[in-house]
Amino acid sequence: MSRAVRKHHGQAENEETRGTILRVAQELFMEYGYRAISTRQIAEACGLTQPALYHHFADKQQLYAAMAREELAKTGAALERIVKRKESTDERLRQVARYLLHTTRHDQSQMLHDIRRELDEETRASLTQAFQAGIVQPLCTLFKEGQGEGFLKTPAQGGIDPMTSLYLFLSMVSQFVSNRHGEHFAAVQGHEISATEAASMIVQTILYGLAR
Amino acid sequence: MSRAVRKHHGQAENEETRGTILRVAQELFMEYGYRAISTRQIAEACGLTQPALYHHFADKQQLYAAMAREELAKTGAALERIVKRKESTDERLRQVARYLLHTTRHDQSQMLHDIRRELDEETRASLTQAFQAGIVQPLCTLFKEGQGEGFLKTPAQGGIDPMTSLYLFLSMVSQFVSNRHGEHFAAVQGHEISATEAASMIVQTILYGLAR
DNA sequence: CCTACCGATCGGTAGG
DNA sequence: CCTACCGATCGGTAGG
Repeated sequence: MSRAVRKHHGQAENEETRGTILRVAQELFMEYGYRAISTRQIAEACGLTQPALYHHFADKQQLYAAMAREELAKTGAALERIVKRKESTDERLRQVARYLLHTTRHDQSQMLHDIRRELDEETRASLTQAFQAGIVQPLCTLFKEGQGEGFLKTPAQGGIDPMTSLYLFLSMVSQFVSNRHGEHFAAVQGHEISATEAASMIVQTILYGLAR
Repeated sequence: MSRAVRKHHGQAENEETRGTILRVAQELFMEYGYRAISTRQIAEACGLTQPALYHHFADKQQLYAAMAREELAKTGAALERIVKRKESTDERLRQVARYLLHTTRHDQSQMLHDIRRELDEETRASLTQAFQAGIVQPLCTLFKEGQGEGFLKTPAQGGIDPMTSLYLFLSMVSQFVSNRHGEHFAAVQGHEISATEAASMIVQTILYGLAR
């Protein structure tokens, strides 16, 4: 019985350490990128030695992949929740933008860069699929619905296809994220705005444009 | 005389080698980023040994900085030429987008990432200024003119300030660049479009939006 | 989960 | 412009 308790306790600690590593890896990898962060930096921030990481993950790439999958799943769940709501397309777009702006302390485009350029074929394929499922699919649904309702222009009406629309939308969001200072975003020089205001600017611009 | 000729010859060769290094560094750094490219890779692609680079540039960072300055000056000259033309704002915007799409084989955002995260304070400040002068200033003029003419909405009219406008515009261009395959750009799945078509899509979207 | 250590590669220097 | 080499750091392994 004492053995069983101790064993159970050991497993819980194991799980906890694994969770700590993932959390720390997420903060560092997302902020600085795959290549810029060493396994020793991650270990130190966890209060571990570097070889201890290899008890929990096969190698650096697998650690990155596990972190990215968790992150994408979390974002994906949130986006699906928003997209399912019974509100207007532009309101849901604003909510998506606001969510991405103040939860992802990282840049979406940094993760895409790492997936495309730093990982081997197999891991890349797996994470590309997770990105499609978590981010692209919910947003694609939203833009398709908008076109179906007649709120957004279809390509035949001089608009653009849902897939390209969503990537342009994401790139605008990333632009604000990479110019963020703390909790606020740079707008005009010297003037800072909140995530909610930034989300409104992005959605206003992509929906109605800059022209009069 | 023979000495003078030889000396002159030697200097010319020196300049040529320096030019080769800059050209090779531009292709590699712009495609893969500062950190991903080693000084040995650059030297090898030039047909040199790695220590030979240090005859032409003080260190890796200075090599990157020289390359980036040249690149920004070239882009800046082109953008200024376009902005000065006596054509409509939207036509000039299209020309700017087309120029950026098919001359820069790299991502503008990759250079910004390197400037912000891989270089020390002094180099970063210098290149940030070069970026402002070469890219931001000409585009800011264009957007300001558009607002002055009444073609673009001013912030008071529900539009956004020229500086934010230009960054959003650049992020849309970068989005297409990072999804480029060879000479063409991904649009709808399986359908590829030219730089000219991509430029039109970007400008159409940022000016008039996706809504009907 | 640790100590100790590996081979590879990095940016950069010495000396000619 | 080369050969030879430096110290630092990388991802990862051995062995307990």
